[in-house]
Amino acid sequence: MENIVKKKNMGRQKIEIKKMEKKDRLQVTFSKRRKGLFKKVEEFSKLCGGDAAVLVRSPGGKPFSWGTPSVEHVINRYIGLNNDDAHQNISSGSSVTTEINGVCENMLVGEAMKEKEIGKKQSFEELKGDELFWWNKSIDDLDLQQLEEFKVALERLKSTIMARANTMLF
Amino acid sequence: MENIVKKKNMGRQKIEIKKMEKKDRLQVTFSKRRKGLFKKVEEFSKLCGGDAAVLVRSPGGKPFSWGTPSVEHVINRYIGLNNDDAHQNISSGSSVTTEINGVCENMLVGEAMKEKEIGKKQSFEELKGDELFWWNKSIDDLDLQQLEEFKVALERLKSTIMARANTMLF
DNA sequence: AGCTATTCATAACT
DNA sequence: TAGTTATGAATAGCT
Repeated sequence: MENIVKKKNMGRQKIEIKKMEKKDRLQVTFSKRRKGLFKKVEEFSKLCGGDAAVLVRSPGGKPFSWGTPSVEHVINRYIGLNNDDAHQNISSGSSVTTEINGVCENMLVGEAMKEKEIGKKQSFEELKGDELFWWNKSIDDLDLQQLEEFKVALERLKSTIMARANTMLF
Repeated sequence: MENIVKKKNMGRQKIEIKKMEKKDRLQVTFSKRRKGLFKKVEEFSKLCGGDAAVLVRSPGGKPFSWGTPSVEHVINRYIGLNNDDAHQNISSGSSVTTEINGVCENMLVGEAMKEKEIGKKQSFEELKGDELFWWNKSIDDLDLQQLEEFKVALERLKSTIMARANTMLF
């Protein structure tokens, strides 16, 4: 009776945390760890009850992300938009923050529309960065109605910025 | 001889991934998991050699983040700014992307300055969201020179947007 | 794309 | 609040 059992493999091995040299290994590691990382973020957000997002790039430069309620939402909140309680420390003696935020809020009008397109999914995996914010979208795909809305949004953005710029002159 | 050894504790126990009910537990779990999560992202970025960022909020709503080379850099790249290769799939028949990006690139002039202030740190832990982008900063702290630069940046932003808006009229 | 031994993360406890 | 430990979870190397 053979009592020496040959191990099927070596199990997880300790590796040095540095840029992986072997390209094939890199792709596999990226996929595995990305999956684990996104899962960790999701667990984190559920356990701690808050919004959270993670943004990474594949070795090929392809952007991957996950966020709840959405990547954009988390980024917008983080930047300081659409989030009243984020401004509690702003000096009340200046109206800059409010005005500037007004500008930026104009930039967000496309989110609701895009989310409708994407559906209920909160994962934006494999969504190209270009598609994340409306002002990066090509107008080639827009019909006349959408083009008009795009123009109006830009006009509002322009107006707010002009008002701000004029204020700065005094 | 007592051969029954009392365990010092139960070790890690399986928990359900849902919003934690006990507030004291929540704070501890948040701290521990945030540490682990940020470490994972750091390892990920080092192994896979790319930029990466993670944004979360504490139960109290306080923003925490980590990113390399910086949170802003990753967000900017993700949004599609300062990243030429992010636009490889944009139709060459339209100049919208370039122009709109031109606008947004103007918004990034403050990053270098801020990084100088912060120093070599790549971790933006506990940085308020308000401070992440220059247009959210209060002008109260700016001297005349900085105020002038701020005005110029806003003027450039305005001009680019006006040009874009005019283009949309035809 | 799966398996498994092993390392790593962390829930409960101190 | 910080440190310990037993156990759950992630994953490196293999198939």
